[in-house]
Amino acid sequence: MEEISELLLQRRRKVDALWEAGINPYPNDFTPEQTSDDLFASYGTVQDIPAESETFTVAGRIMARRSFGKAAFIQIQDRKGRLQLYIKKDSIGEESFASFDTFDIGDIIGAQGRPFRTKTGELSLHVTEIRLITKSLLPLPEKFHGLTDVETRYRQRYVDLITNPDVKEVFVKRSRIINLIREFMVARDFLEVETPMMQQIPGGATARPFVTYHNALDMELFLRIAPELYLKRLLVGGFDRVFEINRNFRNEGISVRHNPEFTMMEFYQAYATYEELISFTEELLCHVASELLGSLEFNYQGAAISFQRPWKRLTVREAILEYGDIDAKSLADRDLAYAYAVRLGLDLPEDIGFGKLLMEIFDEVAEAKLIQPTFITAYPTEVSPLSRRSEEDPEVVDRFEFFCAGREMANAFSELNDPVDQKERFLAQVVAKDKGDEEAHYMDEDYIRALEYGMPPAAGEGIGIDRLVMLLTDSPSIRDVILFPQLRRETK
RNA sequence: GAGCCGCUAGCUCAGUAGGUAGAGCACCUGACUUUUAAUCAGGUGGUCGUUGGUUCGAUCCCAACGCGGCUCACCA
Repeated sequence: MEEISELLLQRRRKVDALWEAGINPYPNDFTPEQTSDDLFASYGTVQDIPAESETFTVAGRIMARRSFGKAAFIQIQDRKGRLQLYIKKDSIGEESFASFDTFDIGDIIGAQGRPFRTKTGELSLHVTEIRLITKSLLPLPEKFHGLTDVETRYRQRYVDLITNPDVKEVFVKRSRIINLIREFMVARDFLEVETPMMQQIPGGATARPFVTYHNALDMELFLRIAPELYLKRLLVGGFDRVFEINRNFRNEGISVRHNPEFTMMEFYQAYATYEELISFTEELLCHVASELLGSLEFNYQGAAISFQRPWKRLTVREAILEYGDIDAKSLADRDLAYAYAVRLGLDLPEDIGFGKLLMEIFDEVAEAKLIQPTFITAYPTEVSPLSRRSEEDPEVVDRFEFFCAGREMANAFSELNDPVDQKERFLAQVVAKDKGDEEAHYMDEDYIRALEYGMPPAAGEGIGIDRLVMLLTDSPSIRDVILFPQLRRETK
């Protein structure tokens, strides 16, 4: 049998009493006409409010209550903020006031009233009618400290959102950021598309996928790790500018920067190069930051970040030389570079490729130091199976990654559109996979076939939306910008 | 997956050098017709994360497990 606390029993008895009195505790026939911010917009600067001013009809959740026997102040919260109501027995009548007396913090109510200023000057509504709209059975967290327990905040995000206005603000900003990006892309004639989340061959990134199963088709499917190969098929199909803002799924560890499902924007532009995407990225992110924050200067976890252009550009090798402790000559020698990696404490296989080795060293010495916005270029071909080779140096590709606050925010490159080269690189990945590299790419014959029809030269980019939101909302954990982050099953 | 830290009332937290627990808020009863974490008086509410062990006795000591946070590993 379920144990019910005295608190919950009291609330349930109130609901029973309402039903018995012929009152529905959950009616749906009340329509608010204004929100809390409408009142402040109309009367926020008016000191002497006329007694016969307009009537406001509002609804919201009771967040605080101060009763005086025959009068009371309550604070209600709606989607725009909080508002104080003054309820006086003489104004709403004996019967209505008796009913109001049973209202609890957490209940949703509807009210009508006229604006006035209290003795202390707070703009409030003097209520003429008040009704219960939804009875709450569970007590809200304490009014002063609110809900701070991190686990409960994630598991019961609804309570977190009711209680903590800052949390609500983060998700309003998240929505705004995504809208700003979408408007920016559409204004540049990019077409928003949706490509499969369930894929027969997961591709477009190096990561372990989630596996699922389709009964009717009797077929194994993978949740996508990236939309890349499908978006590039659309370039073949003639959509020269496409973008998708959607979820990717990667079956990997969870951390303050990683959630198994996360949101990326990927976009592809025909006849563009990765160098053009560098300025495109600067323009896009500066637009978002200035529209959202009204500034290109902001703080992330105590670090002052400036989006003033131009942003720093370094090659992978330059970054290692700048932030590491090795000279250019040694870095050019595979064995000396390997010795350096060992000195750094990296535990790497002896036969590791030079390209992979460079990236290991880069990640160790440079990544965390890239606080200001920085583009890193000249990635080894070995770690970039879908990128176009540099015309000057076939060992590197025409690719950049964008870093800020010590973490990767975006990845872009000129696309490989030579089907023969692409097939060879897939085959190299298949060899790696056979050797046990679980993250290596699968062979995608249909993608090769698409390239054989001819994909226009293009550049493409992926931007991690969650990390961007973290940066622009000063949030330390990815869980702070995802409404329902993945957690283990709740135990009781 | 590993290490460290945490888990006490609905919420925020004390506490017991081992003798089955307290405060504030919330809730209930009463007073109060302009409060701002309203105030005043009284009251209800807990298998102290779970399971074992040690002990006359465990919320406290020990072990395992569960859940969470951080760091590392993997990655975006």
